[in-house]
Amino acid sequence: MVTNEVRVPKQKRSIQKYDAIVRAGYDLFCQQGYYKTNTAEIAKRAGVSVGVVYSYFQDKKDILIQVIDAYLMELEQRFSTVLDEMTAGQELESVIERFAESLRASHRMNQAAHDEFLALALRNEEIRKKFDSFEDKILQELFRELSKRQNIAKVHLMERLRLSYGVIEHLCHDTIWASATQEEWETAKGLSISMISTLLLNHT
Amino acid sequence: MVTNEVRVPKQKRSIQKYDAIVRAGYDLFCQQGYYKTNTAEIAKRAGVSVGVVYSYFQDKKDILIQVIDAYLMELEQRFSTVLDEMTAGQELESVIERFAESLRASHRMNQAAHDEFLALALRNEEIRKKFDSFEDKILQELFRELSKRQNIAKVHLMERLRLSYGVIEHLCHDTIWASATQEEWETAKGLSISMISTLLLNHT
Amino acid sequence: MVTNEVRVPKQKRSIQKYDAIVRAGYDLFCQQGYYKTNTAEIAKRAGVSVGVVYSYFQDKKDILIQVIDAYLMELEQRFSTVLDEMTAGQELESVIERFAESLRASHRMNQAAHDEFLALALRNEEIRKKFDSFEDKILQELFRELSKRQNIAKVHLMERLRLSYGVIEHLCHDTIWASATQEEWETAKGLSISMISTLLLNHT
Amino acid sequence: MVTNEVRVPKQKRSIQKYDAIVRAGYDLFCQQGYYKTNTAEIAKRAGVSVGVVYSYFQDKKDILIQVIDAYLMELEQRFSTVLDEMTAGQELESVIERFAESLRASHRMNQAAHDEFLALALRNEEIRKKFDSFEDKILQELFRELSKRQNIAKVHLMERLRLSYGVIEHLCHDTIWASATQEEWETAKGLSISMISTLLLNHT
DNA sequence: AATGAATGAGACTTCATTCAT
DNA sequence: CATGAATGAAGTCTCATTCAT
Repeated sequence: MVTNEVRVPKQKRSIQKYDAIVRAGYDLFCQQGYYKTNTAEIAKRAGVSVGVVYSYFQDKKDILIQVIDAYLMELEQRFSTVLDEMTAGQELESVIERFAESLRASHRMNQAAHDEFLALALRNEEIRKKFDSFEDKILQELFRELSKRQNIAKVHLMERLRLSYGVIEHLCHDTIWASATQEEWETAKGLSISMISTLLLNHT
Repeated sequence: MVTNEVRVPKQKRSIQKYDAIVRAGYDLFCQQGYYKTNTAEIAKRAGVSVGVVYSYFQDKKDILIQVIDAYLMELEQRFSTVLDEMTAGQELESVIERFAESLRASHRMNQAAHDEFLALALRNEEIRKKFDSFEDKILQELFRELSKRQNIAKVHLMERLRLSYGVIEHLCHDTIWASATQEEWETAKGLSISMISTLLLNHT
Repeated sequence: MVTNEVRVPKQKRSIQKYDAIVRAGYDLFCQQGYYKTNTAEIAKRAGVSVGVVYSYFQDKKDILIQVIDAYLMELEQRFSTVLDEMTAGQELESVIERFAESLRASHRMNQAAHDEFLALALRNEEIRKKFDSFEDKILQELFRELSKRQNIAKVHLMERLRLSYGVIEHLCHDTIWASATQEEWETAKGLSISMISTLLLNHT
Repeated sequence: MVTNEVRVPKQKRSIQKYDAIVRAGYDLFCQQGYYKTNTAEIAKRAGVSVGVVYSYFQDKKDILIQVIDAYLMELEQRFSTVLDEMTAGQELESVIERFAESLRASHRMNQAAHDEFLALALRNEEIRKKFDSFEDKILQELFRELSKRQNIAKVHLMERLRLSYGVIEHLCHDTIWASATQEEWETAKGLSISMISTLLLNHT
């Protein structure tokens, strides 16, 4: 039985190629979708031959998986930055706003990716798990951070966070989608933030 | 350019076939996705020959368009029912709950469809427009209905509604995606409803 | 999951195509071997498009299997004819000779096929079984026929037949392989026949 | 035409590598067949780089040729041993038996090789010649040895030997093939030996 | 001399679409 | 009008061979 050996890039030049392929895959999947992108295109755009692609990746789906990994890693980094900047005394509203702006910036670049990958997640356990565990991770970090604060509603906090995350996601998704004006964005953002504040704050 | 004549079904038997094809397409696209479904399969499931498929539909994408139309029409019907049942004096909370339950029922059946179609919408102006105008239609009906009420916040009402719709969508999507328990659903629903209430009600 | 449906040819024209493909496969496998023949060649030689090949056959190996089936069926027919002509009183020597001549005629046409298929049988359970059960069938028929006779050695008759079969096989193979002259063939045949006679006859 | 310089190994380390490659090729061709073995595998198994393989061998087929050479050389050695042990007074039956046992031992290890190579011989003059001259050599040695004896049939002795060789070959091939029991083997062997004795002995 | 990454032709297979019957 | 056999472009993947390092 032939074991499709996949080279693990270690040398600098190898890593460059590997990354170029992931990058090319990412770009093309966003532009045209997964199914309308063929391996030859990816190779060409990455500036390598088809053979090289298949020496680093098992098959086309494997490229997709790696692309999604890279995408989620980047997203995670963005959130981490926001979390790191969160200081103790900071107003909740401003935290939420920072998140919203950060996700919006990310989505602006990656709307296509996000939706395409999400749909693919539907048919693929492996991809779905990646998305799920990504959301969990983000929410848990937020949970840890916010549960320290006094004015936060502790009952069902995780559920509250999940909903909040959903609101922000939808906010970014929707306003980009509909190519909203700056004013519409501000309005929607303001409403969302106050909605989330109400949800997360302790009203005793 | 040759315009492939596509028959418009008028006779009873023709309509039956047309519908069977759309139905078959819908089922298969949900189960396997658009790209993994081939026209022969659709024809077989619809109980017709491939030739017949191509006499009613321009090409494979055309089937998809019609399938999405049918899907959105069904969805619209569900909402209409809820809107029709909305009486003047009904509590806002209970209206929202009815919507949430209705959408959830719909999503439970159609999660796959919804996500698949949404991703396809990304690459296709025509499909995207259908989704947009569907949401607009629903929101406008709601707007018309709710703006009559006294206790509703009139400022940015449309934006408020859009956000509310987003919250409910996300709620349903998330709880189905994550195959939540009944209890988790109830909690999330309760939180969402109170959040939306706050958003929509006039706090003077 | 897509079930590769393979059309079963029933109509006359379909059967013609099916047969043409098997014939083309047979010819090319003999000329160039299985691995050096590609599906496009087979299609071309059969006068059909590649698609047609894949509508009648699961994959390339499937063509091989059918080719072997056809080959063995033809071989069986040859032997049946000889068996049918075997009359009660016929001398054993002349029976053996008839078999040898028949197998030689067959090998002369099919030497390449025989050897190629035999080697493939080695790596493929399915093909091996076909060859084994073919030999069994032939030997059992012979067994049935010969065990009626009085002058035949009954002890280990099956083993004796198997060896005899081997001798004849090797005889044909060798004389064709080495492109022997008619005289060499006659000599070898004579020796083989007397050897087999000694093996099969009862020496009391 | 560019003649790819192929190094002829002379140094001790070079010879070791050369042999390792032939050995690896032999093993893999036996296990998987020639066409399912690729050069990278051979290199890996031999513990050398692909480049080294191509510095000792013109191409993949060249490896095959050398592997077959090695195989035949080994086979020849086995027979030589048997021939050397053949003393003047030894019974013919026991000589035959020694041969049969020796070939059987060899086949047990090399069935796969033998059949694979034989089939490849079909398409390749060079390989075919190797096999032919191998058989000739063996038979001639036997001829020289046996023609000294008195009780041996001298008429068509070479043809008789060739047939005998065939019987033994088939015996070994068949009983291995069918994974026969020891008892079956003994029976078949006994019958074969007596058949060959009859063929080779002078019955005046 | 040795390495093994890179190349790219070519193999197998699928399937949207057409069209003769 | 209906059928479904036929087409063949296009996609995925492999691997013998080369060559820069």
